[in-house]
Amino acid sequence: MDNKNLEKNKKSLAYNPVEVEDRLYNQWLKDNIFHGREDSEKPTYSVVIPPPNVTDVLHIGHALNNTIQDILVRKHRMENYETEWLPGSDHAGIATQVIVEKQLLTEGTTRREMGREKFLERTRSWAYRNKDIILNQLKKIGCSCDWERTRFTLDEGLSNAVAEVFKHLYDKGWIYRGHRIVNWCPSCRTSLSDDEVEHQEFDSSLWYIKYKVKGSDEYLTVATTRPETMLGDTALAVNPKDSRFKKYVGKTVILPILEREIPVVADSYVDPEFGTGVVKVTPAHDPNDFEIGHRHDLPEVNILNTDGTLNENAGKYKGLDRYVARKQLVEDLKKKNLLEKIEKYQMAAGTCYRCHQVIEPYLSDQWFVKMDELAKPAIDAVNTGKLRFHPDYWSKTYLHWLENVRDWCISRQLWWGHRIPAWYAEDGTVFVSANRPTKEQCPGFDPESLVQDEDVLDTWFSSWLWPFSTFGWPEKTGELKKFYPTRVLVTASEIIYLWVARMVMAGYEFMGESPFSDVYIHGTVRDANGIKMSKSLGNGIDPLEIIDKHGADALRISLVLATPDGQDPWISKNTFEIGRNFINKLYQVSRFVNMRLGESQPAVKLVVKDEDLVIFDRWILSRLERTIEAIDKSFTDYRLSSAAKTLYNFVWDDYCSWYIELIKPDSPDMPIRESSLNVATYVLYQILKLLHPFVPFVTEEIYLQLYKRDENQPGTITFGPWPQSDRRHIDERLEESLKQIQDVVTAVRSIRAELNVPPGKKSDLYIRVNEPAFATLLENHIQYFRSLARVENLHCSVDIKKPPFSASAVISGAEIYVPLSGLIDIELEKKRLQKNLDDLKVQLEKISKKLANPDFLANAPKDVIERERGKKEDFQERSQRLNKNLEQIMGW
RNA sequence: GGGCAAUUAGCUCAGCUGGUUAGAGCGUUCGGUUCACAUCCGAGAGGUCACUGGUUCGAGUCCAGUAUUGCCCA
Repeated sequence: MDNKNLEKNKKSLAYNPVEVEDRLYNQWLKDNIFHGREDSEKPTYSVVIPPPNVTDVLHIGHALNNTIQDILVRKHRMENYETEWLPGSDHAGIATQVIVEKQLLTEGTTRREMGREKFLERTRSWAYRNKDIILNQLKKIGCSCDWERTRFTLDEGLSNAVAEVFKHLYDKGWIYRGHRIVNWCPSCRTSLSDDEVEHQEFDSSLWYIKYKVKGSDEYLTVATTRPETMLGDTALAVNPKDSRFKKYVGKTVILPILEREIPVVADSYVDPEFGTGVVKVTPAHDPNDFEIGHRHDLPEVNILNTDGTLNENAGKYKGLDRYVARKQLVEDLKKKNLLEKIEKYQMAAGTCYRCHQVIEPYLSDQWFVKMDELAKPAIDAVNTGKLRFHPDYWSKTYLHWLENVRDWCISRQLWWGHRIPAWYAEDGTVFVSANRPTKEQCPGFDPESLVQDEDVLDTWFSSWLWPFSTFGWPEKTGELKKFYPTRVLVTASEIIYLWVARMVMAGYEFMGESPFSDVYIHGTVRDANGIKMSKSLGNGIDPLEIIDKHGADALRISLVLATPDGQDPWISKNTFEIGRNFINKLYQVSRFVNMRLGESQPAVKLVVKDEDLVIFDRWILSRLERTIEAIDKSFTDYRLSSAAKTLYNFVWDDYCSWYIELIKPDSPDMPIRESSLNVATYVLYQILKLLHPFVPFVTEEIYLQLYKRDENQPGTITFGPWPQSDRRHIDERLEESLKQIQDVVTAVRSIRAELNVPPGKKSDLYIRVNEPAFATLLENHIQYFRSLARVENLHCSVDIKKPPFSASAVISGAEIYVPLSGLIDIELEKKRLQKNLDDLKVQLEKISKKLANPDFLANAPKDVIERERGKKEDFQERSQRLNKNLEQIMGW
């Protein structure tokens, strides 16, 4: 960069969002414009936020998710809907408890030492301190949430809803207590639902262990991926059809090390192809073995403690961690010659979605929700089109899960959460009630003797009620009536099962209809190398840092522009320059319009008479209408990225690069004609409104600076009205005329640039046109595009001759000559023309071939054939002229 | 193993109902003190639309298969 640029940069006029954004957001809060009124007569548009965890800090994924919601919400607010965007957060049972327990560990204590009440108090104060942090961060990105209705999943009302739902489903027989194999996380020391388990591949081994057949010298060899579980074996099993092992069925084998006698059973579950064809059966530590155990009435031997160490059933391995025990056990087997071999093996194991430790199948008493009946209306909703996914293909994922849904384990061995509303009498009788049952509720028992279940409910058991519990259900409140069902749920694909599907089930069961009609699934943010951003990898980008640097508007529009519809965006720090540049561009053009406006009023309505409009005015209006239509369609299809791109191009190309340049007079001292100034300010106003949902701050700021000059204008752009497309302004022929002018300008610029004409030097322009009308068009408007093409004098007619030593270009319907005596570099011009000619020849060849095909002429629609013929003529004419120009040059 | 998606310029992506001279942004090359903007302006280079077949007068677009990548489920 040279000194001049440095100097200029210092006094840069660039838009500075930092000052603007906080000021405007505070004003919006002060004016309370985001509050949805339940007594409003206006139609409703409501959205509930996917509640972020109290353990979260704002990351780019939140920024994208909430930007999308804000865009939809703000757009509908401008369309005069009574808009409610309900914010809040979620208590995140496991995650929060893990964090607090870690803190306790560093303080040398544990939750059990502390006791339930004290632990909960501690966790509550930590969670409450944190829960507002992320919501405040959402304010930084401009979210127009109704903060008066902020909810937390552990709020009293939401907790009542949870208890009510539990009781309802229990009474219906859809919640039950079962002795089952569950996914156990030894690190979090709780059960997990199937959907909270992530499957991962590990390099592991397959251990071949020999079991001696009782009363013989024979051995049966078993291949296993988890040798330590043999301590809980209660049988071996073979496939009944497997002839190799028929004779062993019914015999007894000796369990190595523990020397326990266990039977050999036949079960068709066993795959003769896997391993040796003999499997060990550990009913307490494998879901399939559990089933086999039931079929053969086998005992269940639990060898694990809740923390993943081995218990007294493990004999001498008692107290060892499962992996330490594995190592020792394998050594012991080796010593006793009971280990046949070890093979390398790729093993898939479940891991905890919170702490990523390998989970253990574990036999315990848990609460479950029966899912099949709940799933039915949720399946129906999609099949009948009452619930739509965007993009639509996600409905397949949703349906596939629901159609194969399994019962949901909802109890968690945690303290932080909604305590299970179940009370046990000494004889095992269960009473379901939020509070200690009254005498009437437990006839024959002393209420004081009842003991409440120690466990809490899965966090999702409260969040699946979110769309209605937040509005006061089970009370029949006015807000519930006004704002349920919500319109759209915006989320990423990861929680379609965990959350979306379950919300739909709950919606139908408790409210009788789907909680939303549309589900908008957006991509998951990845880094510049396509890797998912995550805290543990450290490849994340802090949205607040981006906001500090470029502003929230830049963050928002960049994210939307970079997120392909339905795909994962790849984001790096420079991604945000796109938005920063765009917002600056918008700000600069507004500044220009503002300056040129002087003391006049900007137009908020189109008041100019049609006959006062020049061609460019009518052109930008036509382009505006097309833009509005395209954007409306994009919104209907939930294609926000497309909508943003349409606006980006309209503002930058049509409005700034062409329209504003075309209406600029020759000199800065001359005023812009009044009609154009009116159109320019009117179009800018429409631009601000169309852009407002995407970039609320800068649009509001420009609005206040420019349009609020009129005291009758509302104090904010927030309430629109949203621009309506008006087809009357669309004029195709006009757009074509403009295209011709643009072609001329571009061709002249191209000649000048490629032939190295000094930019400051103006030149004359000769144009030979095919149609006189084209000449008239150009002559009438030369004053507007003179400076764009650096034209001194224009000579234009059907019979212009090429001046000597001029460069030429051929466009549709015209031939352009720029006399350059003394300046022209013949070799360069030759090369240029030759390239143009070559390009054209390729096209001509393609189209000639097409038109020579009788099948094409016989089958293609008439208008297509006509169009192709026209093109061919054009190509032909242009290549002939290029040829002629080229020949001429050769003569120079 | 099953399902879902993707594959278009060096990179990230548009291209919707089959007929476009296949586009944009970034990057790159050349030029620029043009009265809003160097976070800018102008011009250029850059593509066998993953591959193989098929349907069709015509395929980046529709169908089938293959390969590669990603995600989800088991």
